[in-house]
Amino acid sequence: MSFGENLKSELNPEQYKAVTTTDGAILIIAGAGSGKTRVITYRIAHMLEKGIPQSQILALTFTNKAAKEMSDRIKELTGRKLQNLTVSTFHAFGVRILRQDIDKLGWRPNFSIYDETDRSALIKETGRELRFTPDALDVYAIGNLFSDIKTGRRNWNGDNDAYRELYEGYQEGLKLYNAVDFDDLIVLPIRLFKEHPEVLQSYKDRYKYIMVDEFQDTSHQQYEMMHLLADKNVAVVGDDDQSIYSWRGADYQNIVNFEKDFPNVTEIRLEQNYRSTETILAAANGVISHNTNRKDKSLWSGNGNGRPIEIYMPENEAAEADFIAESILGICAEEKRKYDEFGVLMRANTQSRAIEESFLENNIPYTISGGMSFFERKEIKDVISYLRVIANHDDDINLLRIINTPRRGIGRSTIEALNKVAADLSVSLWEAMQAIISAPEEQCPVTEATKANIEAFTAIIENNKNMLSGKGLSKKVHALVDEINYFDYLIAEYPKSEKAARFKYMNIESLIKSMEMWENNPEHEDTSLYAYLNRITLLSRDDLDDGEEDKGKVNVMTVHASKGLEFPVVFIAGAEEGLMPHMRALQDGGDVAVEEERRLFYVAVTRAQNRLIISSCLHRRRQQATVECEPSRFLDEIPENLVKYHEPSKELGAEDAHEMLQNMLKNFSRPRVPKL
DNA sequence: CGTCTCCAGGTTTTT
DNA sequence: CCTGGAGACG
Repeated sequence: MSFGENLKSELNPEQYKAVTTTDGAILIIAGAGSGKTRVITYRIAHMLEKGIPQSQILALTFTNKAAKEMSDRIKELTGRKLQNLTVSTFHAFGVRILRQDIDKLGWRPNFSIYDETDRSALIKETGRELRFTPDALDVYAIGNLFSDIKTGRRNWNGDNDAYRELYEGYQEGLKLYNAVDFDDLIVLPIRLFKEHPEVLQSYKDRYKYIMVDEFQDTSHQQYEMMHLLADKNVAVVGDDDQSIYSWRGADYQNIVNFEKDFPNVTEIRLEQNYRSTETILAAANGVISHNTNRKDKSLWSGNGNGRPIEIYMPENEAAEADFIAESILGICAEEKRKYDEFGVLMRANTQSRAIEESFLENNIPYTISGGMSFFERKEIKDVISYLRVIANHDDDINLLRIINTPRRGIGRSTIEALNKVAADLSVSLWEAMQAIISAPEEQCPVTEATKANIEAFTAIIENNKNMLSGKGLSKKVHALVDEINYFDYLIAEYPKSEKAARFKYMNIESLIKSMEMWENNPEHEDTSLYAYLNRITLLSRDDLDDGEEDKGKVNVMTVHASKGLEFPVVFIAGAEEGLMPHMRALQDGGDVAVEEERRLFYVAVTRAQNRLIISSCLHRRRQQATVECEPSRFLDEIPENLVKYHEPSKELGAEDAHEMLQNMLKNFSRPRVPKL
């Protein structure tokens, strides 16, 4: 049976219209659980069946996970190989554009992509050169400021003007090191399109059908990128009630812009919810109706009432965690459910600690997304830094990370000398090293011994340039790790714990293993070092742990990470004032911020299919002190008749605490093997 | 001049 | 636990 024979019977009338309206500008308002993914994938499959070439279709998403899921499902539906269909995240699409034409903007195509850690390092580095006093440098806040400036969310004014010079230095640094930051991946393609209309035209000639998922989370830049590319056939799918990324520049007002910018927009609303019980949906509607300034919609479901929403008020976060663990065990037995049918949602990653403790104690398998990701681990970053420098010698930030790791006698003063040469000649550190190596002895600013150390380092990089071409990347990386004796370095670094050193070495082996799997995957045609580096910088936390490994495990995650997912049973932990809504958000956001926090709570509630269990602690440890907590204001917004309160149960004895902690530490930060 | 040791602090959400 | 910085030591 081929796709499309029975479209009408497989879809409701609105869905059918959304799938079959392929021409013109279309705005699809898709409420939570209304079968959005189904509509998008059917829509593309339908276009392909109609004979539209794959190459003319561009689908933009926010996460790699969403992109992958989308193409997998289209493949399944159509039974075709997808060779020319572009399903990509905005950022990955930006990278593709830049690799092609960034030379027109003055970068070279082997540019590095800087993540937040690299950005902070560059800010610190630039600040040092410009002699900013260290305590005036809150690199975290300044990084955010720079991001806001670059994307037009903030302007220079009396308050932040002091950082203007630093910003310019930062930008010069990026260019000198042949690097771009995350914002550049959107901002630079726009610049390219505007300054070089012929480049834009080539993309417009190719892509005739554009689709954007999670449209409520587009930033102004992303919108502009889409607007520049889009001719007339453009479909955007979103839900203003689920806009939860405004702190990253998302603005659901883009929905309004869309209606203005594209004439004759066809608006389609998907309001039938296939996911949740009436009770859960009524609770969600009750909460979200407190927001002003939203597109009015009425979600309905034909799924029956189901159980009331359960609210429990445990003494503290340990009791909360035990309650969740025990409830899971109980429900598993009672309703014959498997562990992977549960989702435990929280506002902040720090909440996971208590929950993990209790799950370990109760032998409940779980996967956790969030916290430190695999690629943020020091040992992984070290290896990757080598690869980046091999790919782009001028990448000073990554070069500085590894120049003396493992120790090779290049310390502070040598680096200072290198910096001086680099500044005098206006070149990167790599060039400065070349200059020093070839300088005659009497003009050399460093001793012969130091010079030898520098040469030893550059030799490693030169010797591994064979990674840039040919096959067998993972083998070559393995050889590099051996060459630099990284394992010995780890042993020396962690003298107290050989176990820690071994653990870290195992992480590196996992990295190499995943690299091997990646290069052996026949779907990946380009297995060059460049392709690999592209791939991993844009991976996000939740792209890592998918697949078989997580089968049969309880899903613990932040509410942000849960968007787009659903679980038969959902726990929301920490529904307290100060956490949900979060006090940081309240401090610097006012009413607008409360509305976003409310949407976040709405997202959490609408993840649940059958049962929703919410807990709100009476006390919670915050940093060193235990503070008293009040239930979240959002709980009061759930219609009372839908709710059942639990009696508080007795607190668990404290004598197990020690053992619990030991258990936890033993299993703390297990390696998560990335799947590429 | 580089390395080792001791101490402080840990950021809401993340492409 | 884990990282980065300051200051002492070889």
